Amino acid sequence: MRLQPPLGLCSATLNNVPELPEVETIRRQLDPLLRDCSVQQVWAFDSPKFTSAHQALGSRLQGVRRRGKYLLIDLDPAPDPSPAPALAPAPAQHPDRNHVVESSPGVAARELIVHLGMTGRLSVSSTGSEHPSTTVSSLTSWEQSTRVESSSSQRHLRAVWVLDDGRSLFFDDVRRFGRIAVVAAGEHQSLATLAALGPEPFDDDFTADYLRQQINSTKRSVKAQLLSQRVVAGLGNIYVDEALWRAQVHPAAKRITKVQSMKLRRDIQEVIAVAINNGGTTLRNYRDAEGSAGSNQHHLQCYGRAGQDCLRCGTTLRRILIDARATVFCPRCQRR
DNA sequence: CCAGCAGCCTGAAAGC
DNA sequence: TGCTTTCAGGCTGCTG
Repeated sequence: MRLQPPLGLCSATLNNVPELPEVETIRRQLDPLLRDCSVQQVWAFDSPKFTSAHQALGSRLQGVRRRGKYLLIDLDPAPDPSPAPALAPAPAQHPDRNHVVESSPGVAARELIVHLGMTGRLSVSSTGSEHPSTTVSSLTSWEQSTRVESSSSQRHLRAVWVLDDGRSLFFDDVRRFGRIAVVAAGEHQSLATLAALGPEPFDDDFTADYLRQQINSTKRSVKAQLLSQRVVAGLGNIYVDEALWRAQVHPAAKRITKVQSMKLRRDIQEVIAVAINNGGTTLRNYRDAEGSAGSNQHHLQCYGRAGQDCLRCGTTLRRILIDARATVFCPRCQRR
């Protein structure tokens, strides 16, 4: 039997947010499920954060990509001969852009962008499911809000895309921190964080020299920098704490050495790779596209372990606030 | 331009 | 037991 820490020390209220490994897990599951499906009907929760979902109506879903914590679903015009009602003509603006979209005249390639926020979940109903969403007619009642509000499983539904084969893609999000947008392909200005996103952890240009230059070029802490998404894409509170613990860098440090930058880059990559292999981290909310929990929570060495012993030196891990974020670190291993 | 911070939002847990 | 307060967190937009 495993001994539990005193109640006051364990993080009983931890909510984990989908970060890069969780979003990548969902992407891998959704990609083969959605490819080449057309959107026949859309329902969206009445909020500016979600109503853009309607703009995917009539489009065909191509591959599901990921940038940082954002899911990008490529949209092509549906092959159906009748013109899709939601498709806008090619925008006349953006004459400065180099990449002219080579598509059928008058129709620009677009992307359906989904950010899961803190509690967002995407799932696909199986064919022939008795879920009310799988029939187009039932959407009418959803729009009247009666069924959406009636059951707990549908209470936090924010968008539904009904596909041409009878299945549906669902987005539910308890706390409404998620976001849906449809934009012209590659045009991300309306999503500031996405537009300014740094390199992916496994990109060639995410080098130790680049990392050190970025961290050392501002007055902000290394933790705040890594959370900003501008230095490297996809890290959130869990994996920043894990990577800094492994690299033995104090989260409040404002400068790192060359040796630290080499280790930190490598540890960011390892923490992310291990988490992806484990299907992400589930502390409370996170579920993948199949409704399953990840298993990486069993591999966390620092995050959520405040008050417990450091697995490296035995010192009691401390919890502090940095950038208004709960931060766990080892005061002995991670000296400033 | 940059850094810091309030606000968004809800449910669970702690506190009274 | 039941009510109130606190907390978690990614991102946006405002302020100094």
